[in-house]
Amino acid sequence: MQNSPVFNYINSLSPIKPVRSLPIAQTFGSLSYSSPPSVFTSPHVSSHKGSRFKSDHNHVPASVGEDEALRETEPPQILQNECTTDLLKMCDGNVKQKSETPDWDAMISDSSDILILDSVNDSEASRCFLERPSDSKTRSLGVAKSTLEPLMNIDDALHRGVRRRCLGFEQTPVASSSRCAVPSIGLHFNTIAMSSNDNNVGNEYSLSGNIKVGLQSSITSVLNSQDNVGVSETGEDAGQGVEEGPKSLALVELNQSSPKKKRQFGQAGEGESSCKRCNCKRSKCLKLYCECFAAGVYCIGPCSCVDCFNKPIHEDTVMATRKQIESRNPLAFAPKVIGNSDSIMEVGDDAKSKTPASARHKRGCNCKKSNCLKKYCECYQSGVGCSINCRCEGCKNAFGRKDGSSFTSMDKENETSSRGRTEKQPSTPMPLRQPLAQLPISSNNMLLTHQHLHGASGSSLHMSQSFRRQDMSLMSHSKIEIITEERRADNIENLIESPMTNMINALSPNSKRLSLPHVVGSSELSPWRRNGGRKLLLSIPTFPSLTPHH
DNA sequence: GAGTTTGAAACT
DNA sequence: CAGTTTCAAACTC
Repeated sequence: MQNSPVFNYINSLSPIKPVRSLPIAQTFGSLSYSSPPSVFTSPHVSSHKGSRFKSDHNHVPASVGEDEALRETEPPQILQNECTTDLLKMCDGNVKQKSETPDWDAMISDSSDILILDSVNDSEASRCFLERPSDSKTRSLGVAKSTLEPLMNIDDALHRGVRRRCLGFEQTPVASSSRCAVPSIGLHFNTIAMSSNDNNVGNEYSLSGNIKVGLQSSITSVLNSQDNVGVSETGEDAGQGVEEGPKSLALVELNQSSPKKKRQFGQAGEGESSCKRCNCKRSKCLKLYCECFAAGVYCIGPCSCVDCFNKPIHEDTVMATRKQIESRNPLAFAPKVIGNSDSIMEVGDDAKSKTPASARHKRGCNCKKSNCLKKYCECYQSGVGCSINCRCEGCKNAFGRKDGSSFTSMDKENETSSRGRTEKQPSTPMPLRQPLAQLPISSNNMLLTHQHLHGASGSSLHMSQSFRRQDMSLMSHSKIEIITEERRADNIENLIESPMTNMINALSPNSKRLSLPHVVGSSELSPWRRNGGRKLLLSIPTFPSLTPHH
């Protein structure tokens, strides 16, 4: 099967390509978003790079290297008759493009990483899964089908389509996750915030919150893509060539590329601050100073930056810069906040009720004067408490103090209104949370990560993975249930993520990691997050397919 | 809107 | 690794 022409085509169609080709794509993710991934590199990821894509890395005779890679990963199922037709149509053009792309491999790997990272945001994964229009386009019908399927058979669906989609688009947002959206929390948040139309990250990730939504949208998009040109039309505005094909791609691109979208994105961002527009004057938006760049998204209309290079037009430059930065600090583009996705989401809403229990800033802050009570503080900005990783002075972080003192004014303040005193504080006292997050996440985490990355990067499992696995294992057993009981999950997660656990996992390579080779794939879904149930659902299935080898 | 403050990022 | 500089966001007025 794998050898079949169809298969090749399909592979060649990978979402990334389209994105890439499209100038418009806003998120780096699509482009490269390697960073986050790398950071969290799940074993999975590494494995990808290491084993799978590595070979291809530099040039990818796209079809060849990639195809193979894909084949490995992708289940034959993916090939769907439906898809084929469209694919074939598209193939000609796409394939060629693909081959052209220089960093294709990198991108792929990156994207994969992203996915992994995504773990950070399960939602993302889910989004990818659900939304990724481009992909859909590629496989149009097939995709549609897959999209729909998830509803019924998530696992299946995931295996099939998800992977690619994610690869192509996600970034991350991560990556950046973080920033764009809400400063705080990350992708999820972004998603939410931008859900509607933001471009940058927004569209792509927008699925976020509800699976339902996501599915619908995805479905819708698919449908539209097929049926309605109208929708996509916009996408096309770009006037790209891809266009023709199915519109689904267009959709994706649309969002990203079309100026319109951008604007929308901007709008959303503005109001909410969800996605930010930067105001860089001297960094050319090619440094982490730039929020957009840091978040893995291209600068768009709303940005007030000067001499901005963070645009699709300068994709190469952006990528190169990213690589450079990553080489310096593999975690540079990783989500700044690790831990509970939920928390993120919730922050916006009633965050309080659902506190990000374990969420913590990756590196911790270093505040001297703000007492961690202002947005200068990344922890505070992210809506998470300070942890032992922080070197802040006079910490009074409302979300949780470094010293572990429980909680926070913020909670109090906010809570007062919303929750009422109940759960949060008592239920999830900061002290507990902190430790959880701390160990694995930050400094330690980093160290581990690096080791893995650099050292055994290839296949070694990372902490993140460990987490995922854990989560996965739990989840895998009862996805639905989990979904249903998000919060419960929270508790569970706490347990799971408990420092002890994490440490163990992280430290003892042997233990679990080993067992889950494939899990890895699945695990990718949601590494650390305990997300809300739904996300988990989606996500879980979503990434499994990624697993390259096994 | 201009100026100041702040702390992360980058540089040495 | 520590100290310094640069940068842009956050904040203040």
